[in-house]
Parts: sequence; structure tokens; C-alpha cells
Amino acid sequence: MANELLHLKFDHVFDSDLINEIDKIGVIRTFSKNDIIIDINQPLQYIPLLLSGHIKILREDSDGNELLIYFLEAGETCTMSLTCCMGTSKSKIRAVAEMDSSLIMIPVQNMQSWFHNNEGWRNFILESYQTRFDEMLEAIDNLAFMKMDERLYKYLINKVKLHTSKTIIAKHQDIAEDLHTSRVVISRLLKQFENEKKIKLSRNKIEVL
Amino acid sequence: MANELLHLKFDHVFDSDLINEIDKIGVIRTFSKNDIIIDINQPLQYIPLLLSGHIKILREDSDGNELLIYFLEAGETCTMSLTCCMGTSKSKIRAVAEMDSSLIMIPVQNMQSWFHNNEGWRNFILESYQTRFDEMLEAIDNLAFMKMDERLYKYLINKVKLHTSKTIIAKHQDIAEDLHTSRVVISRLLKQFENEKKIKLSRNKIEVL
DNA sequence: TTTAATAAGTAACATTTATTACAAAACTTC
DNA sequence: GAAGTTTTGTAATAAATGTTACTTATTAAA
Repeated sequence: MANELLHLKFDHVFDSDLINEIDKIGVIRTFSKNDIIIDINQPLQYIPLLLSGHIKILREDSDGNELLIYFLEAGETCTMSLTCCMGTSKSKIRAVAEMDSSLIMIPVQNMQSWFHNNEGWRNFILESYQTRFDEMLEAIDNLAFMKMDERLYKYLINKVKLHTSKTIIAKHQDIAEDLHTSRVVISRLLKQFENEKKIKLSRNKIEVL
Repeated sequence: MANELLHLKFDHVFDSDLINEIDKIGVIRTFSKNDIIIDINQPLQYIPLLLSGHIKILREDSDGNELLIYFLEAGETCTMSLTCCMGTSKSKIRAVAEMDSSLIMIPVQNMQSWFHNNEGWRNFILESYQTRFDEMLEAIDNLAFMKMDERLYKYLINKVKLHTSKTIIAKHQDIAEDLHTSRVVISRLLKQFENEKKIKLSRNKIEVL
């Protein structure tokens, strides 16, 4: 079998015929940490399935301010790309590799017919929509109802879960950009967390206790 | 034909067989202004198609604070209900009639098979997802990148568009709840808009100039 | 028409977040 | 290890939003 990761991550999602077809027509692409996978206004001709790594989905306003909306993990797809492909419109988000990642890209034409013929594919897409909807709602909750200290703490906990490691490698500036605030605000709050014994700070590194 | 509104709003979306089936199995429900159509945590067994009126889709946090996410208009459906029905989960949002409204409710079982057999239905659902995604992104943008004065002005303009009337009937308290802020903040900003000749205020009424 | 209830106006103050500016610490490079 | 660069710490201040408390205006009810 050509692609081990494809089987590992998607064998329980798609039937073997579909897996083989994906394997045949899908194009593997690899990205390094911080690579832009898809940028805002870029037209989309492929549906990506994430085989390994993590991808940050970001929104940007007209002044270049960014906001992290959610992360994609291996075994997931970006439903934004689906809606874009259907409407042959352009990407409304930026996708950035949060770590080294690999994707398999499926041309839109194929996925249109699968949607019609293949129940596994259909369910995968509909479940993806549900997951993304839920994450968008959570993003809205975070922004609307939570203060910056709560948002930051949640962000840290989420990173710990994603990487299954208590140690986060990041600079305050990066975090500030994800949460759309300023570095000073993040440094201040992190120091406060450290005083409360929630974390331990060092250069480029945050240890969650 | 049993239901005029169904034809008026959906004839160009679905083929005539599907329209007739919807007409046959769908249950019409009418709501008065401010009625709660679906509440948070309520299980969903029906997909609603909006025949007339406007519906507010709201999110609520654990302290009972609300936030308006978007409006539904006639000819639309709530994709939240789709994801809920698929996963047989509970509503994550509250739907409130913004004015007297009528819906046709379709049992989930039927819509599952249409999804498989009927291209018109499939496209309608996928387009609905796209529209809702875009509106969620806009909600996120509003919260992340805009200040309260901008959010308020956008809210007013949106209301004017929806009702095709320059006059908005609402009290400051209602607006404050939709935008999740306090009445005093809204009164202050509205007064500022009035001084800038953008609007004209009176009790329960805002005229957008 | 007086009274009560609701809605809006506004001042004073508190809190949260953003900004500016600079110093100290931790790494890199030569 | 000296010099430069990057990252973090922190104070002072500004701006935006939230809160409290009270007044005034408008409408509804008695």
C-alpha cells in the first residue's frame, strides 16, 4: 500500500475502495513549521486531508491583524476548503503549519461524485462540518464571554493537549498574535500565572504545571 | 397546491417532486415575535425551512449572557439543526423569532434519504453550510477586530437591510443584549451617533439617516 | 389627570485592555 | 568574552468598556 499514514488515519473512516482511490489520485504535500498552506483569497482546487501534524486556521482583518480560530489535527479536513470548492470561491482563511505536517490533496471533481455515491465520504464531510461548527461557536464564546486571562489560559491548556506535552515552545509575541492582542499584555498575564504557580516561564518556553 | 409560501420561497431551489413531498410530510408551525423556536440543549428531530419572517440565532454562556450570531431569513434553513440531527445531539444555540414567522418542519428520516437521492437538496444543504460558515466568520471578525461603536453601527445597518426600513423598533436594552454589552454603553454610543447626524433617536425607535 | 412604570440620558468611577518606552536578561555571532 | 540581537519584564499612561447611581422623559394605567 502506497501510503501508510492514509491507512492509519482514515481506514476506519472510508471503505477500502475509497481509500485506494484516494491513494491513487491524491497528491501528497509536506509542509514545514510556519509554512503557509493556503492563504486568504487564494483559489482552492483541492480538498486536503491531514495525514500528520497540526494546522492553524487563522482569520485576518484588513489591517493585517490575525486571530487563531482553531487547529486541525491528523485525520481531519478543512471544511472551509469544501465550501470554497463547491462555490469555486476563494479562501477566507489562512492555514499555517503549526509543526511539520503532511497532507493528501484531492481534486474537487472526484469528491463531488463521492459525495453522491459514497456514504462514508458523505458522513465524514457532514461530521467535519459539525466539528468545525462547534469550534467556531467556541471561538465566538471565547471572544464574546471570556476575558484575556481566561482566553490565554485556555490557549495554553489547548496547546498542552494538542502536543501531549506540558512544555510549550513559543514566544510571547506568537501567542499575542494568535489571540489578537499585544505582547505586553501576554507577558503581563503569563507573569501573573507564574506568580499563581500555574506555569513556569523561561525564554521561548512555558511549562504548564 | 397546499402551501403558497413553500412554492414562493423554494420552487427555484428544489424540483417539483421534492417540493410536493415537503408539502406532504412537512408540518407548518407559526411563531410570534420573541417566541423561542428552539432553545439551548433542546433535542432536535426536525429540519426547519423558514417560510416567512426572521429568526435570530443566539449563543448563551453559563451566566446567561447572550450574543446574537446571525439572522435567518425566509428561504433559509438552520444548519445547526442539520448537524444536531445528524449527530442526534442537542441544540447549541437558541433560535428566537425576531418577528412573526412561519416554518415548515421536516422529520430527519426523510431528509437523510433526500441527501442521498436528490441533488437539489444536497446543494441546498451545502450552500446553507457555506452561508452559515461565512456568517460565523463575520461574527468572529466583529468580535475580534471591531470596537463596540463599529459593531453597533453594523448592527443597525443590518437591521435596516433586513426589514427594508430606515426605522428600527427596539429599545436600547434589547440591542445591548444582542451585542452582549450593557444598556448604558449602547445609549452612550447611540447618542454619539445622533450627534454625528447618523441616526435620530426616540423612545423605542431609531431612525437611520 | 395624577400616578406608576418603563425607557433613556448622563455623570462619576472602576476595570480591562492597549500603548509607549525603556531596562534587563538570555541567547548568537564573531 | 565582547558586541549585537532577540526576548522578556515592567512602569506609566491612555483608551475603551463596564458599572453604579441617579435624573429626566415618555408612555401606560388607574
